[in-house]
Amino acid sequence: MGRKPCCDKVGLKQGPWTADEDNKLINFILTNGQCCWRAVPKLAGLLRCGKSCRLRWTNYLRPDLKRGLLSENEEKMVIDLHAQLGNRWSKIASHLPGRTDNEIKNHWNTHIKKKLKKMGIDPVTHKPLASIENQASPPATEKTTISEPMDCQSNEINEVFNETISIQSSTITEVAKDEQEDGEDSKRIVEAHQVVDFCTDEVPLIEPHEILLPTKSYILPPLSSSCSSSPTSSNYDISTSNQSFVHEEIHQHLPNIDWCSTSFDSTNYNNFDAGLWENDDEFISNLNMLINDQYETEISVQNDTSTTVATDFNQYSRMLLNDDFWKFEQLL
DNA sequence: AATGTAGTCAACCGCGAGGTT
DNA sequence: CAACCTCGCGGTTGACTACAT
Repeated sequence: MGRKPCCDKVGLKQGPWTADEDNKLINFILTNGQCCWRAVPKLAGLLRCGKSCRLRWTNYLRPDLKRGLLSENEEKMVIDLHAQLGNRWSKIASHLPGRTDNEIKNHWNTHIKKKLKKMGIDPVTHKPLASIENQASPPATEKTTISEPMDCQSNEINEVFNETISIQSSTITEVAKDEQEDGEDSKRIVEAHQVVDFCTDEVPLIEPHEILLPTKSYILPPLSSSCSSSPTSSNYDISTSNQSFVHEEIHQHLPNIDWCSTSFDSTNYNNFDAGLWENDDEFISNLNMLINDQYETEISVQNDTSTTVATDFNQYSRMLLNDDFWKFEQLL
């Protein structure tokens, strides 16, 4: 990407991570848990700086990550929290379990900003654009008045604004008040939203035995599937595939998981004979096998034809580390 | 079919906070 | 208390893809 390296060390790799690198990092953290990031690349045998490893893990490889687009509720929460917290993405992310600051930031810049503008709301101030234009110099400390929109010349905009703000108003008012009082914004927001607090800097280090892994009840999701937001996912329609292996019981325990499923020919490893691991050794072994090189994977698709898919490392790592892949059952 | 443009998102950089020496 | 180190955050970049012309 044409920039000078973030660290002085020469010979460190930059750019997209390969599946092999992912594998090394995963294996290392599975074995040792998270520790001093500076030491990680050396110990894991990676030619990366610690910063890069941390970023890759926290934004992509972490087992508790959700993938895919933000839901409507999540989006509302982001708008809500942004109105109060501004561009404090990590704070915002801490209220959306499984979402990273980077992901939210990207989503904000690419989706939400536009949506708000389309609705006539300034994404920075969260006020109607029309009224902002009519203000010579909008006051900087307007957060506490968000629940009470300013005079608007356009009733239409006002309506849209009110509609949007009504979602937020009680929370924001309360939060803003609280923040002014004692600065404990996040605490109050959590109370207001009644969500589980999840702040990455408060999460304890993950020990290997605490990492959730799929068990034999589940089959590895396909290279790309309907639950993935990846642009490559359109190749498959898994809706008619065998879904019986998805345990109803687990559905009850984990109702929010958007389960992926597909049918695989498990007669050879080229066809994803994966996900049926008896123990973690087998899992690691499969993981190594899966991301060791480039495979051609034949997957049955809806119309009874077969599509041969060449999977490169990045694609594979995405699939492997897709949300559903991890969050099933704890290995004992 | 070729080219241009816009959108998306993983990854990078610089900086500041907080801890340690 | 200063210097140093490590980590995390927010802004930005650029590769890749999808869509338009």
